Amino acid sequence: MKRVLEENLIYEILSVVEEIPKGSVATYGQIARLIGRDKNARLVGKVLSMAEYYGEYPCHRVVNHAGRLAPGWIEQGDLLRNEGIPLKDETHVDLKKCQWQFCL
DNA sequence: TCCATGACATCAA
DNA sequence: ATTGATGCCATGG
Repeated sequence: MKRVLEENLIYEILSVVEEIPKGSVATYGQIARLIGRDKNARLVGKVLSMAEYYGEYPCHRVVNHAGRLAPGWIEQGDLLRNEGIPLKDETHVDLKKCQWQFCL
């Protein structure tokens, strides 16, 4: 059923989001790639927009490829600073320093 | 099935 | 940095 497929996406996405270490940020494309759907970055965003509805996830650690935070969500900047992530602007993080790296 | 939308990604100016 | 165009794909009407 359609419903099941939808929940699968949500489950995979949220699983990855939950794995983002504190002090790091990930991009939508990055997450999409991790769940095997590198073309579905938009879906990631859609799910995260409802992430609070599904549970408590560090959705504030997810930004777009330019490091820009979610439009219309000003608090995200404060949350990130609270995590110790340096912000370039009120709406941008420093991906150079804080992007989530699995391999090092 | 077609059309519009979206917390996106890439590339070209 | 900003704008425009293109791709990509699930979702909803």
